Amino acid sequence: MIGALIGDPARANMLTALMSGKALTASELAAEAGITPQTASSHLSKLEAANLTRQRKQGRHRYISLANDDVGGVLEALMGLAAKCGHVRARTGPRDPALRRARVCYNHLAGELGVRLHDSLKANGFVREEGEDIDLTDRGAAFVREFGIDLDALSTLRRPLCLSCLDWSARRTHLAGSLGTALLDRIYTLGWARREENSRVISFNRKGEQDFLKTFAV
Amino acid sequence: MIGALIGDPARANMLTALMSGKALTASELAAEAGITPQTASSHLSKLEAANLTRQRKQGRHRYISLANDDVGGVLEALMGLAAKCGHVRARTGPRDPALRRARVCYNHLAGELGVRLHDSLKANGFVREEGEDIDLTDRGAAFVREFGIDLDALSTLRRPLCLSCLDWSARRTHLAGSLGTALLDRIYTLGWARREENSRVISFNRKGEQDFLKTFAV
DNA sequence: GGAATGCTTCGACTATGGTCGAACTATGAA
DNA sequence: TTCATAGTTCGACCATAGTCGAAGCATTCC
Repeated sequence: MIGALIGDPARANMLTALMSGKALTASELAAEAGITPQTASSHLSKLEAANLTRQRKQGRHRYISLANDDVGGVLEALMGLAAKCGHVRARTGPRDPALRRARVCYNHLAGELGVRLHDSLKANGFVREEGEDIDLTDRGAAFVREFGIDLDALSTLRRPLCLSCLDWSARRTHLAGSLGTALLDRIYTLGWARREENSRVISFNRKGEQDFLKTFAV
Repeated sequence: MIGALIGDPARANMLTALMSGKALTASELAAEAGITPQTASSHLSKLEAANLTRQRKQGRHRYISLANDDVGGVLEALMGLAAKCGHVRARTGPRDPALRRARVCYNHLAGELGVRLHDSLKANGFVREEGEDIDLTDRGAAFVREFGIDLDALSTLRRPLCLSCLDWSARRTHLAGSLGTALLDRIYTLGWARREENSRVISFNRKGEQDFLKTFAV
């Protein structure tokens, strides 16, 4: 059963670290989980055997990342449930408010600003939401092209364009999928925000946040 | 961490069984998980402490259900990820079809027709249900008086007028309390049905069932 | 009243699996 | 070559917690 894999504290810590979307080495993950490399090695074999993670060997390094978006989504949902039930992991630091404001959820924007983006797209009729499915409208397609995204390139990917993802802190839906990733990349490119080192926090600078709020008005 | 709770095979089996949406007893869950009742009892305390499940004591039974939709959603996601086809065998209630159709529950009507009565009262705005509480509305009071029940006499009893009771076979709420008893008595008096000897079965005659279904329409 | 059922608590047993030390392989650098 | 780093495998240890038998409590049935 897959739950048992996620259940172990050490593995949970590693998976949480991988939620940043970055590929981490086995040693880094060991440090993150507070265990020795040999123990981590054992855990990583199991995670990989269950197809929760994927590895890429490069030289003498072994880079680990989550196997796919689904895994990230399930982990996010689990964290949300844990947060709601009051079983939040210890480790609540000063980063917490920033995390709530804007963070990376595997590869797309989450937190208050992530919800804001989703709501804005919906309010303006750029996406149509039906249950758990999200579809980009014609007007929405025009909008994202205008925003500077190569929509045709995204369409050729096998990955779904729009996916809904449940937010951990706000308990609201936000946008995942290849479009979600592309939007976040574009936000970096525009210089509105940057990733904090060793953290899931996304820091918007003053001007970037103003532009963001103006572009994605509700 | 919540993942550890879901991780254990026994608990996973129980939660899977509860995914049907029905409330199950502690013993049923023990059987479902293939463990003894005392082990199940221990697991259930933990699940409840973590707010994953909710219990409702009724008589000597303890009905367990998932705490909320979020829990179900996460479990669903996990199972989808595990690509595990959930063969959730729902073992529903009594084998005797007659018992399932209509029977006495202490002193009021239960079974499919009991659920029907409850649903009808609710659909017509005769009762208002809030959580586990049920209240008779003004229109409902008029209705039961019209049906031939001395409501004022019931009001003088110390016993609660309306109580919700969880159905044994259908696992749905139905009406208990002094009003539930009075309604069943009235059904006897009208000659719609009678108690079978040495059984909890209530036999409606053909005309009686027709009248019942017409009176308590949904 | 007594019998039967549903469930819990207690205590003891046991097995799974997480953990680390030590030794080993593999890649890269000097 | 020699050394250093990254990671693995092996073996042993041991704590956690899942398990059940026995006994007890609570409720309903007859």
